[in-house]
Amino acid sequence: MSESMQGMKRSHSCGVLRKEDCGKIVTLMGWVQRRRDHGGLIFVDLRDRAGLVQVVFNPDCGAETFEKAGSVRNEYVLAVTGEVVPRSDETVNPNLATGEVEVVAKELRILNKAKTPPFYIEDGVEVDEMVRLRYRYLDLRRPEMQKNLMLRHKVAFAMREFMDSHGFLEIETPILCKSSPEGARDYLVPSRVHEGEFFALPQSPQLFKQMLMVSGMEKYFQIARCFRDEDLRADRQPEFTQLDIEMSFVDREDILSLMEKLLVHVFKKTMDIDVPTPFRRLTYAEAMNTYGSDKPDLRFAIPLVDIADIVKDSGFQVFVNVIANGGQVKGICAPGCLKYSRKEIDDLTKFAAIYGAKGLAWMQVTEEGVKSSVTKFFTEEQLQAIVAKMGAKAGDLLLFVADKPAVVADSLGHLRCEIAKREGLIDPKEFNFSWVIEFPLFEYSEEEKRWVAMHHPFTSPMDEDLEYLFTDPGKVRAKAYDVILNGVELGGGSIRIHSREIQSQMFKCLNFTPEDAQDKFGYLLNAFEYGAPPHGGLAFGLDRMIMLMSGRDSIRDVIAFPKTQSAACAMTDAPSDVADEQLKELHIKIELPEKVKK
RNA sequence: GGAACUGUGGUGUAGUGGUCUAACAUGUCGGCCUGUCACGCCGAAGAUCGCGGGUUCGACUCCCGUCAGUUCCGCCA
Repeated sequence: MSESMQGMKRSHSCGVLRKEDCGKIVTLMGWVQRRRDHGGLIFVDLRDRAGLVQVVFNPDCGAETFEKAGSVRNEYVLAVTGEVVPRSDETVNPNLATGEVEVVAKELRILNKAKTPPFYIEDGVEVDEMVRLRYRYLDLRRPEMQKNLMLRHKVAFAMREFMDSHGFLEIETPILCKSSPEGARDYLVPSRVHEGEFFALPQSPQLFKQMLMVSGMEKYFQIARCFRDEDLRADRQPEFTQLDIEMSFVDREDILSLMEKLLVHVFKKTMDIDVPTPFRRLTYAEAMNTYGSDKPDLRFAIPLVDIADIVKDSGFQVFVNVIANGGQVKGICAPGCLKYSRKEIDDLTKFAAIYGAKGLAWMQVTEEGVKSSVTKFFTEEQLQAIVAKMGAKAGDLLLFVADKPAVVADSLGHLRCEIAKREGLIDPKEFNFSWVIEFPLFEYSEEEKRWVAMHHPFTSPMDEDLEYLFTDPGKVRAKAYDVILNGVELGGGSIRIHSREIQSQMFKCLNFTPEDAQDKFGYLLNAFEYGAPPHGGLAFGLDRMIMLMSGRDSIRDVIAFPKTQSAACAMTDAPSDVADEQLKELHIKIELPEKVKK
């Protein structure tokens, strides 16, 4: 039987009690972490959000209370009144923040009983994630999860504080939106009132925030939920949160410097970490050439080195042919990796194959010279030139990929991270920020046989590249920028197009007919005719930021109720069937392909 | 759409063709215990080995399929 808390008032949190509190009569409310029953003496560790404290029951509390204390089990919810007393030297628990005191219980109420939980509530549990997600309310009782959500709150709060103090207004934008082509798949919401029509959940508040600039709000921000119906990853959920920002009358420099200040403020305020500024900047071309990635991890070196000029005349036909066909030959120097066994190199080859590399050539740099299965194809001079150009020394392992530029970048870009991980070259405490700027405006979609916007179709081209918009779209750079933290894309944004003419040209480049453009984005084009100010902005992925700050590998650990990889909720079992009446009202008929019929 | 890994008492694991009538730890339940803090000691209960099919004299074990989870590729303006 559970008891009422009527007449009892919580006076302290369990985790806050210290030596100074000794002598106080306190009333605590929390969960039983563990009970240690010594027969004539019962210890109960009581837990709440603030931490643990040991409560002692001895027979002085009365037979009834003592018996009740013996009946409690893990995760029972208790209210305890008692006196805070110091522990004797030999019974101090140095592992507990409250370890110098304990509470001698006088009164106990069992506010609620609890079934034995499927897993013990403590940090570092190795429990199947499905079990954790099904019982998320228990998983979230664990101190590390509570800490993650507290950090998340603090970060969001610090962001609001900063944005407010810099004159930004937090404005909500609709969740029920117009479905837009381009970009990710939309989550659709049927409209009952508009028969046969659908809303879409926003992939981001992009167009609304631009509208707010036309509205003269000048500085906008929102901690906004975004939805994308795409496949999941450790750092991708179908719904995620971003700090969304837009400002008028600014250029790229204004935005980058303000955003650096924002990040400095957030890291100082929430983690007392001093983030150095200005952040290192790389152009997209530099990032791709040197690190093989548009989100390079700069916590370690290992650059990609082009050796085409050295090997193009060698006897190694694989390299020669790739170069002749417009491909690249690049390598990385894995420091101190001469020790790698044949199997380890095979593993790296398989790793590179994930990203399309058809092979991985390797050379071991020893005191006696270069050793590998391919050295016979090169002259001694060529080998020495390679070693010199790559800055290799005895003990290093050189790894090469020859392929199309995209494959070379992708495979070596990931390989350098893999080597750094294996060799422990990464300081886990480091927060390394950088900007990648001057992204291409377009990329060519082989699938659609047309140019598509790399960022989004509202991104402004760089003024000096405008002339190539129709003659050579691949050459046009955008006023777009990404902020990278430890090799993770933390956020991105751009200066937007604010002229109707250029926006129309942009749609034309993207193969929209004027009618298409008017149908899909007419409201934007119309708005641009009424005095749209120059504007730009950026969005930070809040989930990823908290993930990196808390040192987790998945954003699921910093989201209270995340989805599984199949985009379902293990706790509520959403998504689920709906009643026929609901479908009928919406005029929706379900026709499943044969293989998924239940 | 594709690849890899995983699935065995509540939880985490062991078991790789034959005393497996499924082991160990932890948890759970009962008993004892006044200084523990991963309390200790004694005892007990608890698993159709994810599901379906196949191979075999015999399958937790091998094969095929399927479901679920995780990681990755594609995808994610």
